[in-house]
Amino acid sequence: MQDQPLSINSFPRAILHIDGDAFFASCEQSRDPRLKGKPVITGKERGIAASMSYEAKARGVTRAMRLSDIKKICPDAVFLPSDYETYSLLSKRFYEIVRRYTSDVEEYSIDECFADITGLRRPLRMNYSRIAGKIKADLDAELGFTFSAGLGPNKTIAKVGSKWKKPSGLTIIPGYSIHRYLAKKYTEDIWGIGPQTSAYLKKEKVNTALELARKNEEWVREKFTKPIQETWRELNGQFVFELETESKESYASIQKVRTFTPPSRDRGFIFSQLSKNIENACIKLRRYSLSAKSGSFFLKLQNFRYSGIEVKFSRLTSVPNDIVNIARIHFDEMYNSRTLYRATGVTLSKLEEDKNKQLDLFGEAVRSEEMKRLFKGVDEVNDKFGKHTIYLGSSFAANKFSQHLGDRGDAPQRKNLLARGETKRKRLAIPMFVGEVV
DNA sequence: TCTGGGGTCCTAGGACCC
DNA sequence: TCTGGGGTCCTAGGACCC
Repeated sequence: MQDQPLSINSFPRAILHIDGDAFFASCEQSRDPRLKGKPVITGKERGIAASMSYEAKARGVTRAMRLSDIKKICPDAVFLPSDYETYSLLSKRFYEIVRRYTSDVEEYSIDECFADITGLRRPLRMNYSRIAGKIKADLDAELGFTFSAGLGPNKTIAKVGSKWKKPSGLTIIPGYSIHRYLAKKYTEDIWGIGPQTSAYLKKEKVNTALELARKNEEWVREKFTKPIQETWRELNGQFVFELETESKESYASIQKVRTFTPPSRDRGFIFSQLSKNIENACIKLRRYSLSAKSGSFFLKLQNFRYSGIEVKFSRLTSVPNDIVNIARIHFDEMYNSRTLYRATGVTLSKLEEDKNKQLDLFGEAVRSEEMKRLFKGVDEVNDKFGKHTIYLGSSFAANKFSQHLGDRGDAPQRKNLLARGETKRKRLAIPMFVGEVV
């Protein structure tokens, strides 16, 4: 194949993608400098590695590796439970630093963002490469760990860049050199191309990303739907995927799933797990002032299949008791006492903002408003004293279980993140029985 | 990635209507 | 009772992302 540029105009748009290196582990090292240079692994509460520092990676630790196996290859590993409050806090600082350069920032995930720096060369008196380098340098210095960045004419190519060299890489890919990078990438390494598409491409004798980019448009239109067609255009240097710079105010659905080990067939225990998931989903609903009109409940079997049901609610609600009671009615439609289950989950959908809620002031809606006020109070107490200080009686068994495991997921913030003058409070947990048949 | 948790978007196909 | 054509809305499920 001839070596030919895919695009002449190098940066019609200058899109930067930035990715925190080993983000969770790095946050831990940044907060506690004594951990620097050590193999740090998060995910202790689940017994498998969620994120590991580069020191740990160098020793052969990989994602989802069991802690018992890690100890064998890396006896001095430091295991920590995930602490999302800290990670979110550092994530916010990460976005803030990038926003000093441009407001066109998409908060793509807790450890990644896109920034559109098109047109900043003149005002900043620097070329794009220098600007990208400056942003990265600010992040590294102010957050105390490194970031990898990629600059390209669109999001897809910027992502190729940020993955190109890790950790602490900065890769600039102008339009005229896209093809050199794509020649060295398999299709499945490209953002938006997953295992299914890549397997299909292999059958079509398309292996590298460059081979895909070189296919003609009719071929791509004929074989693929919109998402891959758009990715194909980006591989060819076009700007297709806009940045979503509006911060997320709402959700289309909210899901809560929890796996428990060992698996269980105990009806009461499994139901309480589901109840706790419902409670958590409702906390999130209320935080965003949303109510749900429908939902699905499901149990995850040992073989990873699901057994579930979908229910349309008779009215919008964000009150867990309502939903727990609905789940209770339908529970036996998905539960079988002879089957072992490993997880439960709930998805709330058809979400609407609370102001749209109908105001029929007779009957149930009144009670519902009262419940809403009650749970507003519950939210306040839980904010103050730690999540699940007050919780539904139906979740009792699940809460006991997680305490027994030493789960820190629900614990209040760790001490060095507390505001000045604040002290750590002793945890107390109060089950609450409101209008429930337990 | 022998399997954790939380999302989004897209398309095909059915229901229903004129 | 039979037979067209066309539009909209909704849902389920697939695929993908971190």
